[in-house]
Amino acid sequence: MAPHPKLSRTGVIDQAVALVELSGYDALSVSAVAKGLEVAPSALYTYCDGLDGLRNLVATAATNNLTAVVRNAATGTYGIVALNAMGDAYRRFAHEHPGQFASTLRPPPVADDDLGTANVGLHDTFVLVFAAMGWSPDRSHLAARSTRSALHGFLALEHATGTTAEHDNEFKHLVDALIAGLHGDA
Amino acid sequence: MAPHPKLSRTGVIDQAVALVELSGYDALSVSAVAKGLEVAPSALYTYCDGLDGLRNLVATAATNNLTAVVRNAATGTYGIVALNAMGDAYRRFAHEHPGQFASTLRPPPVADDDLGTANVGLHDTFVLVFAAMGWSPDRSHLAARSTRSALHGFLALEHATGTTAEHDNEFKHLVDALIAGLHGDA
DNA sequence: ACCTGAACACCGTTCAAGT
DNA sequence: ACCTGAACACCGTTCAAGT
Repeated sequence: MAPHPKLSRTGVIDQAVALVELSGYDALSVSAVAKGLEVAPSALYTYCDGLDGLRNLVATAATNNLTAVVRNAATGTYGIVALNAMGDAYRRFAHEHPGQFASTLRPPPVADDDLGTANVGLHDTFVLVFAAMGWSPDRSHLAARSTRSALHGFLALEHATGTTAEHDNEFKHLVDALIAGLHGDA
Repeated sequence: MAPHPKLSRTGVIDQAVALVELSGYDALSVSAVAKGLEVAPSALYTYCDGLDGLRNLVATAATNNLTAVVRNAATGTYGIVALNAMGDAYRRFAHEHPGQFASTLRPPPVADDDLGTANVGLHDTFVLVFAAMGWSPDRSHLAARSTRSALHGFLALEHATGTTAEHDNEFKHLVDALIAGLHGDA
């Protein structure tokens, strides 16, 4: 009777992300997602490869969401202004979506291609800004990797130790130092 | 008959770290540690507060181990040489002890004081280097936090995406840019 | 094709019972 | 005091059975 199946891949993803958003990354489980969708846990195995598959789906979605936010923050700007805006957007995403943030850079034993593609997408978002400054592809790549690393590390530290709003000075210091350092290296 | 109990706090810690060292952070469980110690899982509850307590113990031990390695790498040197040595030691620790590295900055819902103290110890190790350059306490603190953040972020990215040895250039670029940037900001 | 439900081998945690 | 073992409520995963 039903014109299409009860479940769908996107439905599973949405529910998984919503769960992580509400209850944190550690709450992600096959059972909890199934309960949210009002199906038996085993029903999910048609749409993802178990718990690891679920984690890949969430990590991929979260990385893509982060990329969108960071990219959007930079549109219409360039150079140092763009980098500061992207840094702020990155940090805001980590604060507002701690579950999604925690899902990134925590891949299952075998990460799928979609997650790899998502990471490339985020990386390229930074590369574009440096390339727009006239930097070589190689230098842009190095700068992009350094920037993502520094931003992620600061936010991971902030996330792990709890607090958020009191570290505005520290964050600004890191971003300023990084930008200055990237400019200086020839 | 037994002069002292079958278990001990340090014995539990050692077994937990050994497990993480051998099988990765995700293999850490009450059952696995108990099996390694040849006791019933419930016996561990005398020495730690369940799985979360186990995670705190491992994170604390790993952070202290990391601190020792980083501090040791810097002894006898100072300034840029010290910072490069500490960065290399940090990265080597992450590569050689991925399980321990993964345990850091991934605290249970309620982290205990020992883990906080361990994090302060690592932070202070960096602070000392900057203070030895004649930098103010405030500037040393900011520089230390930026440095730990950047190092951790790079290694988290490296750890998540798998490979290691091929990123020597990227790592050097980050450390160089960071050091240059930290020097430039007044 | 898609989902249910039983089955299995695991978890973490509590607690009465033993020594 | 310290550990065992039973008990409980959960997991993830597989698979036969239904529709």
